[in-house]
Amino acid sequence: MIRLLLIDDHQMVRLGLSSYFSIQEDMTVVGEAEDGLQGYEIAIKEKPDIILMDLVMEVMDGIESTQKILREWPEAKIIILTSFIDDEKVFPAMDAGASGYLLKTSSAGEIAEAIRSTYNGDPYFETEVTEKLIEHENNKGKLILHDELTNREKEVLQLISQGYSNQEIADALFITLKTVKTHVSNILSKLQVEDRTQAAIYAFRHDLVE
Amino acid sequence: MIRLLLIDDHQMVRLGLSSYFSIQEDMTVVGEAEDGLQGYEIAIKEKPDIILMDLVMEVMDGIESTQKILREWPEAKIIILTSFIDDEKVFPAMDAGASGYLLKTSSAGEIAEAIRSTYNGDPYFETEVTEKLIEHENNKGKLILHDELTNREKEVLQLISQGYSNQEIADALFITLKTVKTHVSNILSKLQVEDRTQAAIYAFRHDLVE
DNA sequence: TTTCTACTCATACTTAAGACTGATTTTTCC
DNA sequence: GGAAAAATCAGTCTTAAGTATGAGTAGAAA
Repeated sequence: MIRLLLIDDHQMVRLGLSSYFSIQEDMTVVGEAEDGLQGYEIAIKEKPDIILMDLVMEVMDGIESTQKILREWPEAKIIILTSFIDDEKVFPAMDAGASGYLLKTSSAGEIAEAIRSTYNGDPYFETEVTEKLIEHENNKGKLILHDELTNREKEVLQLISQGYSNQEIADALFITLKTVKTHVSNILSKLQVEDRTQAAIYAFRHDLVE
Repeated sequence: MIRLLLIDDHQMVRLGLSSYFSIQEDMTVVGEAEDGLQGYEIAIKEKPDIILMDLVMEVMDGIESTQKILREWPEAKIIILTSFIDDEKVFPAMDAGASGYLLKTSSAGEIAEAIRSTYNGDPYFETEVTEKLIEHENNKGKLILHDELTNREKEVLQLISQGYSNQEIADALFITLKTVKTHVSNILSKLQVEDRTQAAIYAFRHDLVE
């Protein structure tokens, strides 16, 4: 019997899952939680075989909860069950040590299969997630332009992206205009752009602002 | 007996809802669909009392489906049941003619209440949605700076936001550098910013790019 | 018909931006 | 302790950016 813990802030999803598992002969739900903190507490107490974890939750999100559970109980098998696939979710979840990643658009059968597979020590990932991970791995070697920026240059880029002029930057950082110009030139060169506007656009497109 | 149609691409949510409604004596589920198009077809055929509609779906999303259903059957009562509240979802849904707006974090009881309320001709909206609608109404009068831009100026702003220099804009639009400068000056003045970088930032912050 | 707006182009002027070169000081790292 | 990187400042030079002002044309609206 596979003992399951459901952590999801949508009552309807928990209800759907538990009513589905209730007709599966080899599975039973031993706990439900509506946020990551509650989920963590039940996980430590109940030691379920598999934890189904949502990511977006109040109080404590799924990533943090996953980390917290695994820190205390490293053998835990946690399957992320969430709505969307985006880089900001998938990679942190993987880094946190999740054993699986499923989309909520998955059918009941797929979810059951993922649970059985993970229970038998076989991690289960959505095809799209696998592709993302491979792509991410391929990008590991590639250099990201703005990683080359020094701390000071990053500060200056921030101010450029907020519409500051060179003189305003100089005043804000208590340095001379000349120094700001040097920084700006270096930034443009490192980001391979031609002017401060393109630098600001780069910052926005790469989510470096604020 | 309130006859319900569930339209949601998450099987688990449909399962949760239908298993909850199965224990409600005054409700029954007469149909389920996993995308907006399917939902539309069933809606027209079954004419349910209340339609619970998700927004994010493949094939046809909830907004489009809502419009399509109401165009053909204006008396339909459609309650949006979705994960997030954001302006790009709430207002189009309201414009489409939804009779209610609920969050998936709502409890089963709240959902049932919303259904009964809507069934009795009383639209039901999540508190946060109501607040958004009021705020939106209050902003109706306020002028939005970039609404003042002419079509040509909007084109120029687009190119500025893509990092084009004035000369490049001139070449792209087959006009002289002088004319571009005129446009740029007018844009800066209308957006109340000081230079093209701030204009590009304005465009990014107001989601005008691409 | 006339008025108004959008779009176009031009001249002249001012200045901030950016490139290039070179230099000093501090910090970091081996 | 010494090499390397980061941060600072300066001088010079070129040009793109932006302002101000004026003006012509076409089309829409009144």
